[in-house]
Amino acid sequence: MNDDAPTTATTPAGATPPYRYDARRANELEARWQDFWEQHRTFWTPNPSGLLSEGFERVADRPRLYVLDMFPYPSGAGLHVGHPLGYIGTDVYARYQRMSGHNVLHTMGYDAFGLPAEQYALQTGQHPRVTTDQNIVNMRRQLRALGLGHDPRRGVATTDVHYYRWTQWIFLRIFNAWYDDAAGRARPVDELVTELEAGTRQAVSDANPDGRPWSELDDRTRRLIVDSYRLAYREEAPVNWCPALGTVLANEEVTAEGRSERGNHPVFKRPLEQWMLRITKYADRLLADLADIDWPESIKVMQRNWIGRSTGASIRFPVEAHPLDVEVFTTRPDTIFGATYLVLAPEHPLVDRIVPADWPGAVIGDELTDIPASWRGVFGTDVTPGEAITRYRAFVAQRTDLERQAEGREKTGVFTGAYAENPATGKLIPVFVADYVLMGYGTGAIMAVPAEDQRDWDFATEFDLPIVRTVEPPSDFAGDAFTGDGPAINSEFLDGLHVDDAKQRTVEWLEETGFGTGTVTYKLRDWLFSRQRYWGEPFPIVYAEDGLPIALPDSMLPVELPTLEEFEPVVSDDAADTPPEPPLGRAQHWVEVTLDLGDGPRQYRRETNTMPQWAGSCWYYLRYLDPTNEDRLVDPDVDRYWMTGPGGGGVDLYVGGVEHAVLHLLYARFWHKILFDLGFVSTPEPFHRLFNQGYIQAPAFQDARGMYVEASEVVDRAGEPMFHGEPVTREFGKMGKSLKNMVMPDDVYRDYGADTLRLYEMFMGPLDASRPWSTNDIVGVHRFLQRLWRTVIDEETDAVRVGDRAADPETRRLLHQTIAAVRSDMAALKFNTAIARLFELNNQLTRVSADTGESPREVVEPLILMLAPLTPHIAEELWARLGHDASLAFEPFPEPDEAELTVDTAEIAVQVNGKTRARLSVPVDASEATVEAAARAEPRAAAALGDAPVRKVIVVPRRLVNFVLG
RNA sequence: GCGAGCGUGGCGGAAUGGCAGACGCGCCGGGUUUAGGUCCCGGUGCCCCUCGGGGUGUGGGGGUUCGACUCCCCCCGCUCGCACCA
Repeated sequence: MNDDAPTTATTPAGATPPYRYDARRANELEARWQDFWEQHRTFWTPNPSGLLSEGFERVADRPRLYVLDMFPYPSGAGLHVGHPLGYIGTDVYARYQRMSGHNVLHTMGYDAFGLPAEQYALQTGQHPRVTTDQNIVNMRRQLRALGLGHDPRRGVATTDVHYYRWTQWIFLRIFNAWYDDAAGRARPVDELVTELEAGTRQAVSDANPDGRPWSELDDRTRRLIVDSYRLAYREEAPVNWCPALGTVLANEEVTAEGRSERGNHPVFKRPLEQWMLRITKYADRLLADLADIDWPESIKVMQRNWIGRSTGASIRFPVEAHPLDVEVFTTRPDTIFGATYLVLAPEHPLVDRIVPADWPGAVIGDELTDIPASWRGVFGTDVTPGEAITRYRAFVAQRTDLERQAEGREKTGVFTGAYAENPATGKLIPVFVADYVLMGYGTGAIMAVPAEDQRDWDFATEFDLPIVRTVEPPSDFAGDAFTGDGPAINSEFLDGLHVDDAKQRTVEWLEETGFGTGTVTYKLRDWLFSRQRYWGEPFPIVYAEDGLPIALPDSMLPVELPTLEEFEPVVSDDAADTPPEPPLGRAQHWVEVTLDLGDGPRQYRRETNTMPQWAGSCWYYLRYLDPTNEDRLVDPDVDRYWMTGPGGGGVDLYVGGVEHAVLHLLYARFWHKILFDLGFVSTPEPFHRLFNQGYIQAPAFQDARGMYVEASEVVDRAGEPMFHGEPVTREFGKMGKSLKNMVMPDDVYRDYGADTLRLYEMFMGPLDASRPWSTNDIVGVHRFLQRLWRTVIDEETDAVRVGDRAADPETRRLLHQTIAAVRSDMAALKFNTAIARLFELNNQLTRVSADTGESPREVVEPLILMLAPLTPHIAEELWARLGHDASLAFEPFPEPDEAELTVDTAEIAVQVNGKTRARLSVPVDASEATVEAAARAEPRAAAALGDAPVRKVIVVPRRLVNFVLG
């Protein structure tokens, strides 16, 4: 021990003490400890069995914990300081739990397929394989420099052949599965075929319109029937075509403005044959199982809204003079007596079948008159109904979603010339086409009830259609459509019933009369799963001459992505009829292939689409569990060990950004449920607890033209931000390339070290809140680490200045209070308040060591251990300097001494009418009467009380006394 | 428009219905230093003050309560999500 007075300044003025903790020292010791952890395999986490099970016996009796981050895209720009916020948070939590006796799984992989990686490769003119590998190397370096305690053996990249082999394997399971509605789960297609062959299941399919028995069907029809059941299927449907990206996109990847989530390019609806995954079969389970998982309510709401379950009825309206019905979906079957017209979506297939050659008269109310001119549309008065519809469709097709919104939702439409019968009233009502009805929802047709729906009201007003109220509005109701509850009117057998009862009665009536049934409908659409891009997983699918898809056997996996020199997508600036053309189509030698699929070598043509970005991220958390398993996706024992847990199981803590609420998080749940149904995983949900970290924001600056300028080059001149001599305006926004406001971690490492960066990011505020980056504030936490260093090490001599002299009672009590508070804060991911407590404890040690010349070991060692999850490098270094020769990664986290936590006196507040007038120290076990008497006797309290009568006294033990005056 | 969340010092932020502003930045003062910086100590919501203290204060208004940043209602503002979903 160094017994010299530590505060003696031997350093000459103008020089920094030689052994101060500064950036240079931090960089040196951080690199050294990162090497140590790597060499000692400190964070290798053993599995209970299999190739990664070495050392499991040492942790077999510990509870296990799976902590997961949403893995990053290895983008070319590298990480900025906003990216690692969540990674640091999970690392602190994982290290804390490891020290608290858990066997913790924590690792990091790379989501390296997909558009961003390919776009970056295009920009740099290099092959995506090259840029992706470079970017992964760079990102590994940046993450390693943060000192994250990851098991390096498990960090898979989705672009590894050994990884995407299993992505393809899962696709084959999906392709070879169907959803058994009766059982409520997916089953292998083989079982479906068995049932069809045995006749225990009828072949219900568009491919078999007459319902002929299986035995009478030819092979092709049988295959079409089976294909129509598969969870992965090809279908021609209007899809989101983005010419600028050269590919189609899933609904989830298109913004409300009708533009691509990536790059903000225009997106057009085009009918194309594409791969779809039947996620709609899982709509109810995806909805219901949200109840069992511990996720932020906002994310659950977003998923619920996206799934969009509505209950109501489908109702058939017979078309006059045709053997046809228009089937509509409504959530308000009770309003059927007020349905005064029907509307079909412009693309509705029935439109062409019901349009007459000439305009009929108009039936309005009970009268027959000439139809109003507006019914013929605004495309000429001298057109037939067919022409009016054609022109209207052309008008709709060239309107973008943006234009539709800009026009204030003014209702447009055209009368089809056809009438249908309202089955409730028996009256004929006109059938319109209008684009306020969407083909993609419900049946693409509605019964319009203007009195109870504002959109229908607007349309009816525009086109002079009758409005019949069927719900009595309150007498003071002044609006148009009334959507609230009230007694039914003008509705015969429903009159007097309130909405819920009337709905139920109507559904009963519909089912009795055969005009309809109660139904449920969803906004969720099937998942468009193919992309016309190069950088993705190839489908394990080939085609023979008949054009029907054939699944490759597992033995032919992986289907490797061929190396293409010309991998650019075919892109275009407009929606002109450039068909999507997958780049893989250019790999002739790869596409045309001779295979023996059991009936001898034959020629096949490979599927040339690739899977979307999201495929690899749907299951990476499973591969982390068993990354080297060549025989299985994940060994069942290993899966059960890591995934079994509270509330149905799943990853114990999953941290990531909110932007994946309805993309990755919905898709991954869907895949996981298929794997669960088919028996490959043990839990119905993948992620038990989800936590959304906030974003790091930073000032961004715009010049006079509104262009963002490089924030790092903006200088402050007399409080005004200036860029190259020009004034600029400041705002705060999410850190990133587009706002030109990135702060790079490498710069922070250089100026302060990684521990300072970690500590700062955890100290800025709650992990789930967004907060602005402030380079000025970093010095606060850096100074703390310097003070901590000084608590242990003499800056002048580099000697340890920790002694075995007992701590004073006050310091010891503070230690144990700190331990208790830090433990609960760490467990609750409230790192900012835990850090504040550690600051206070170290500030106390600063005072103690100034007085006594040394720091008490009984306090210093627990302090270092408590800091270890937050700032592991400096903690390891100081721990070693204190004479320990093993890493502290597995040291038990300090436990509070309960005896030190119990206090015998408490400072209480004395209030008069709720206002604090005095403070008072009383024994904690004092009776209420004693406390009250002491409070009355306190001079300032007595003065405040005066002679006024006390009406009531409230005594809260250990907290306060409140006198309520009369 | 609908849904969710959030409004606390100059700034980031603390507060199981019980002493508002912990901790950090910044700022003010003092010590160390030739000086600046570093480091150490003290102060710092706002307004008064006879320096003892007093008043006031968590977006605004109301309510519940002995007591409200916290719970309830209305309004204002900001953020996010959805948006003609029948």
